[in-house]
Amino acid sequence: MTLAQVAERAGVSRSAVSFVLTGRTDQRLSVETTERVRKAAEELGYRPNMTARTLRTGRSGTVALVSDFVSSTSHANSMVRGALDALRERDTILFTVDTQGDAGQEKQVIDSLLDRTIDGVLYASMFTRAVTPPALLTQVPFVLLNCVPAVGVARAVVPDEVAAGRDSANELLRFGHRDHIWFIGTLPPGVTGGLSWRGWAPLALSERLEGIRQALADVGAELAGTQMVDDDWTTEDGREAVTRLLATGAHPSALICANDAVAAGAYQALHRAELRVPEDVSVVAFDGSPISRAIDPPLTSIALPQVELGRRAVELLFDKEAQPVIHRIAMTMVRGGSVGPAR
Amino acid sequence: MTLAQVAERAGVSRSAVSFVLTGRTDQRLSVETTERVRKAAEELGYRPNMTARTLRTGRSGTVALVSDFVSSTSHANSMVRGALDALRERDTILFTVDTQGDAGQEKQVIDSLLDRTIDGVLYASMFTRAVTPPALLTQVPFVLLNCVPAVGVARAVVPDEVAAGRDSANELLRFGHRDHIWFIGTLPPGVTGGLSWRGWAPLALSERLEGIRQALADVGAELAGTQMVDDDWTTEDGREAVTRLLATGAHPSALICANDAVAAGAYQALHRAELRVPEDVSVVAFDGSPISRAIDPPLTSIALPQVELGRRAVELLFDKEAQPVIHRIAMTMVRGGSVGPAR
DNA sequence: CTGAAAGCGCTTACAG
DNA sequence: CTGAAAGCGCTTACAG
Repeated sequence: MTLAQVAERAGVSRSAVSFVLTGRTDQRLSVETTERVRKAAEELGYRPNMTARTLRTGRSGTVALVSDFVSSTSHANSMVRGALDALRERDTILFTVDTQGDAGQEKQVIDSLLDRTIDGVLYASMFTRAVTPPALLTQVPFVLLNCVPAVGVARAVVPDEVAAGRDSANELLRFGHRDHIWFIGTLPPGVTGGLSWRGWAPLALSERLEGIRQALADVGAELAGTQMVDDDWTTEDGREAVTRLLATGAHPSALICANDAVAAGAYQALHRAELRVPEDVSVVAFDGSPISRAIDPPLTSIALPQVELGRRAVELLFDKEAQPVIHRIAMTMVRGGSVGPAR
Repeated sequence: MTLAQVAERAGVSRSAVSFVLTGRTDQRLSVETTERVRKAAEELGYRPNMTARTLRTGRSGTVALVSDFVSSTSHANSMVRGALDALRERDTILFTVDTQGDAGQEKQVIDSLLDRTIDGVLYASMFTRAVTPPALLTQVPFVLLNCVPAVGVARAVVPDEVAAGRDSANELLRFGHRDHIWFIGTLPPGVTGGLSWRGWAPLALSERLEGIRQALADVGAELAGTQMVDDDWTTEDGREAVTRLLATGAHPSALICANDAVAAGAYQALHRAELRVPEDVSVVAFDGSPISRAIDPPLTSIALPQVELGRRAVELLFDKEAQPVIHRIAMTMVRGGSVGPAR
């Protein structure tokens, strides 16, 4: 079913059909002709061949999401959901590729995408960090999703981690906690990103800590201390870190955990020490993952705005006026039962 | 950078370049010519335009994953990971679209994909169920991923849920449980799929139950009973179901939960009734999601083979000889500390 | 062994 | 207002 067949059926030239179907009005086709073309196209169930159109116009109605692990790991991939929603409104479809953080794979994948005439790229990271986008990317419009440029400027969308840090501390302050608040989940000196992603310094960590310190400083307080984890912010990490903390004789009134999995581990360590949440120790964390709903009591967690990140990134990609600046999306606190009054 | 430029630089015809670059040997080009073309292509950094090639050959090196929620929800999307791995080996890239289970969106999306000359489709479901693939799909090779055809036959890959059911029961039998094993997570009569997906009868439920019953029957036993949930196999569902069960005066020695989230809720209900896992009650579940690691003790859970499902689906898609049959992939038990000896 | 030519299905200046 | 023609970048029978 080609445009030529539609033209034949309508008794007009191929040009005329093309003009009608692409909505060009500068040719002032007669209403009657326009109608005849429309009718013929519909009767034949004609759909334009996008490959041919792309070859001719250089536009494909196709965007790619290039990420480290986003589409293959849990949770983070709600970004894909937001992106797909926004793309559907623009009649555009999405290539998805994960590079596992491997530069060689990344180059190969981007080459392969460029060969296919894509209209733009969302360059995404599983967690918030600074990245150096590959040089190839400059051949096409792109937006950084959940990451910021390590050097220079670029259009980027990230969660507002500093504000989230402030919110976490303010929630505890509101319940009367103040001088015995610990942060669980800093990284060992020289390690910036856990076992699986050494060197990928998560902005989430530094910015959340900064926000926490800001909020505490506002009331003349400071963190009682921070507790390191060895690994990747897992449940085991959280359990070990809090076990170690309690072994030092510390008496935390509240814990701010780097993420939900660490908080789940904190629950376990507290439980083993016969400390109750929230009666003895309050806990807040970040992520808003399914884990926050699966532990008892449900965790007060500041949720990553995954869907909104994906959506905004697409909007920026299509916005011709968009400046190369970093957009920060608010994180929302989802309250559970893990925060109670300070003793 | 086009093929014509390579031809000019090498001093040969465009045909010759095409033959060399596509690896056609039936033309018996001289070694010297072949070499000259290779060198010219490399020096110019030539990469073929896939759009032009697709227009000419009708093949695009592109596959689409069409699903309800797979790429936008947690956990299930590890299927994407498996698919991407297998596709990379075949130099093929992946379109991802989620239809939210809406037939209108699905039709629109498949039309849009067909317009782009895709080589095949993976038609996927978030959870294992029977589907009626849209008629449009027959225009292109396809494989059902995590679902089976409601009528007729098709190439399909699903987890071996019956075997998983048997494994769950056998694990409990091994620890001496027998006559007080309950299943948590059946659906109310007439409801087949929870609030969000009414009517999407999950095969997971019926097949896991069947496996459980088989294994128990093998030793002359049967389930003590089943407990319904109202909703979508959430933590709240599990908590309520087990609370209700205990209120009846039942004394389960072990629970088999429909999934990890339900098990997390079961833990909570048991804990509130001052019953310990596994000393008082053993628990096993299905999924192998991050939740199974976040609860205490870690849950013995039979993991969905997500990555393997995705990988196998791609292999079937590219296998010209593949018959329209259902392939079942083994689920693997990941042992936690939630199963102990029967009292 | 090589090269000129047709054609995949479109869009778009350009001439009428 | 309309139509013939060129061309996007390839592949591939076909003639030499």
